[in-house]
Amino acid sequence: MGDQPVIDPTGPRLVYVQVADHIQGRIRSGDLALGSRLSAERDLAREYGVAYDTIRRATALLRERGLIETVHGRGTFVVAVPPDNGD
Amino acid sequence: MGDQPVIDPTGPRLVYVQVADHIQGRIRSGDLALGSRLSAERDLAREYGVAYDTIRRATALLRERGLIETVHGRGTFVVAVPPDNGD
DNA sequence: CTATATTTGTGCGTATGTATG
DNA sequence: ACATACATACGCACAAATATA
Repeated sequence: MGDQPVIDPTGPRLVYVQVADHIQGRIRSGDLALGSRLSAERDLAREYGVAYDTIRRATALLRERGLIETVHGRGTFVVAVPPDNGD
Repeated sequence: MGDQPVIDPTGPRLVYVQVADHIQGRIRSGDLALGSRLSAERDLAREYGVAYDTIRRATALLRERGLIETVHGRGTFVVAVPPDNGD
């Protein structure tokens, strides 16, 4: 992921929305399977090259979309797969 | 260590880098021998007078430098000694 | 096998400072 | 003035892995 930056800070779309959409794409594609755990939030921040604050916003968005659930002390897990026309 | 503070929060160098460099110096000097275990992360935080988060950053840096390895539930161990001109 | 203690892993909330649009 | 975004730093709570009694 690091070689092909997925996030464009200069683009019109908000960075945290870009991150959320990208994670959603990984869930839809099966890269992040149902029930699997996402990387730790601080690790996601490093992987995407964004700030921790931005990851918090992105996961909050995915939680609102019902795709993930977060358990204090355990991590964040995929609980639903969006339909192909989910965007 | 407590009487002579090693860390300067007001200095130009980042706190977690100061901590990492100081631990690296202890490894280089033999104070922390090859294979030995570091203090628990939360104890290190107390000893250095910094936050746990800062210790996590410092150890992450030393892990990247290949000097230490961490095992969940066991601790953090010295796996390499930097050369004298390592800085 | 159960229970406890130790240690790391993770998340949650907050604060400060800088920079940009 | 305001929102977004980045980076660092602090403190706390809950969970998991490991070792030992």
